Amino acid sequence: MENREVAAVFEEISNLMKILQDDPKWTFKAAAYDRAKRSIESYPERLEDIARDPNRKLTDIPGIGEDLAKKISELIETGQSRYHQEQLAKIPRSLLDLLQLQTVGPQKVRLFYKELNIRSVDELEAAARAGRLRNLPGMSVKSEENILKAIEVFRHAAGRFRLDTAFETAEELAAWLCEFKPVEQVTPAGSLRRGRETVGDLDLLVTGRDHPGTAEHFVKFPGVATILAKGEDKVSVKLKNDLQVDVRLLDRSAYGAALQYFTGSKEHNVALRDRAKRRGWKLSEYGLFHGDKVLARRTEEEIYAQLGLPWIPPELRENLGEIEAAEKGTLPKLVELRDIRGDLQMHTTASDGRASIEEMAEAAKQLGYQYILITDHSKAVTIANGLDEKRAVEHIRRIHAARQKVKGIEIWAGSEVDILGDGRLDYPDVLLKQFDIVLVSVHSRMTMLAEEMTARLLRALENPYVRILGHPTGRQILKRDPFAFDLEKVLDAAQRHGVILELNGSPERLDLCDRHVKLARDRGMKIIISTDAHAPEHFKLMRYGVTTARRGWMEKSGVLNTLPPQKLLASLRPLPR
DNA sequence: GCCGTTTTCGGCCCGACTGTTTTCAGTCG
Repeated sequence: MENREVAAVFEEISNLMKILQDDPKWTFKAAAYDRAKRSIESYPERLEDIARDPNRKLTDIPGIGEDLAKKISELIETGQSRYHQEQLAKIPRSLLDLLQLQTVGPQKVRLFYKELNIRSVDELEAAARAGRLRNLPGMSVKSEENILKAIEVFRHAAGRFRLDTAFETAEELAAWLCEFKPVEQVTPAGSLRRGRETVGDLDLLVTGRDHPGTAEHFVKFPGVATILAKGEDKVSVKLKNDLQVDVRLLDRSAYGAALQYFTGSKEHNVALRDRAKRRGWKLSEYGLFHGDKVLARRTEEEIYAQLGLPWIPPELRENLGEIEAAEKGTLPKLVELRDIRGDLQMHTTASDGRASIEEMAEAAKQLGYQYILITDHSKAVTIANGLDEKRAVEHIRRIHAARQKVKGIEIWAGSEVDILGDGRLDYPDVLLKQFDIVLVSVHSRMTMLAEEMTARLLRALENPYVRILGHPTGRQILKRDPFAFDLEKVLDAAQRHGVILELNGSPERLDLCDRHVKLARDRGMKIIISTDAHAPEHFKLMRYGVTTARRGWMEKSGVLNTLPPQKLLASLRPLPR
């Protein structure tokens, strides 16, 4: 059992406790489960490995005591926790879905269940529409409206998965499939290959010598919940996390055609088929044909070439001008992961990170990075243990000291300074000037009116020490919409002041999004791509940031953290003298 | 349920915001 599966069980237990409130100490127990969940989720080693090692103890993991260690062992051995199942049996399972709704927490869920016997999102929606919620204590017409809005957001998100979930699941499945010897090649296609921020289902293309055997092997994958279809060329399953996976068993000779077809997008493929048709040909998942004659099908390159086009990177295949660009020979040469030379947003134990400055620096160095920018939170973000002025000064000193300990990488002192409600910054200029690079971002009051938010951002950008605007829209994928503001005006101001926009590569944000990256690119603006790492293993999330930049047509020259350190510093907004 | 120690129990992150209040409860991060 993977760490995140254990974490998911603990999270559910915590939620169940908050709803049930059976135990007099439920708040603290639930908090303990929450802590354990977070701890496990980001724990760098596999719990299974620790459990198996006689010299190690699960209780050495922070937040795990005797009891939770036992529950983890039970989960690893049996795949279940009796305690979890007992709690789960006390309420309808669909009640937990309500927690996904914004403005609805465990207390409200409890209230709706106890008072109105509401057991699911559907029932809650019906009750809200019938005006039955407004009479409950603490509820009104307004809160009823908010719940309907939240349900709309929820339905929109349902059935889609974050890019990292899809990516990691695909990796696990590919590894599983490759354990079956006759399998030769496994390639994820679909929106995952195109790098979309969310993925509806996984398409895996498999070549090999024994299709029926491969199908048999595949459905034995431990994560499979139900088998939806099992035919000669295609197997569909639903995984326990609800993700649907379609495995297509292919003939090697037509692999390129299938890869092209199943990568999509639909719009891109329609345009390509149209192009083939105008030449009197036919393009399908089986190849490019002139009558019965095969023109191309072995590789994607051959198919595109036959259609008079260079190969088009999957990230661009949305029929948003890439075919025209390919035709004219003006396709961008997209930025690549290996171009990245440093990471410019990360947190340490000083605020809410899990590793020290030195540990982060060492890990970055291992990746071949030439520089990092340490950006712990400022004091307004109390929950993240943001640094007040005194601690910030001390922290800068520690960062300078770290340079003596970890050589061979530039360690820059920065901060993720909060943009306060009125657009002022959380630190005074006299402190800001002591940082090498100041990054600013919004973490509070995200529901203000667009006009107010725009003014807030514009005011923040005016501060001469501000050089990077972090996660500019504040969105969280499948969770929270971008806050309302006038993007054009903010881009104008950033461009005027020389403030660089961050593409936050954390897969829960990807902010700027692909469309906004394109917008910035088309205006000739540069970006930086960061991971917002809270632990060394988060550096690998850079791949999602780069993918999103590629979807925004970004070239290496548009991404400043592809530059060597001195050139990067010279490209940022000049500091006041 | 964890943790630390004033060592086997008592305290547990906490401030901002929203929407409901008329002094507060619930949610969020």
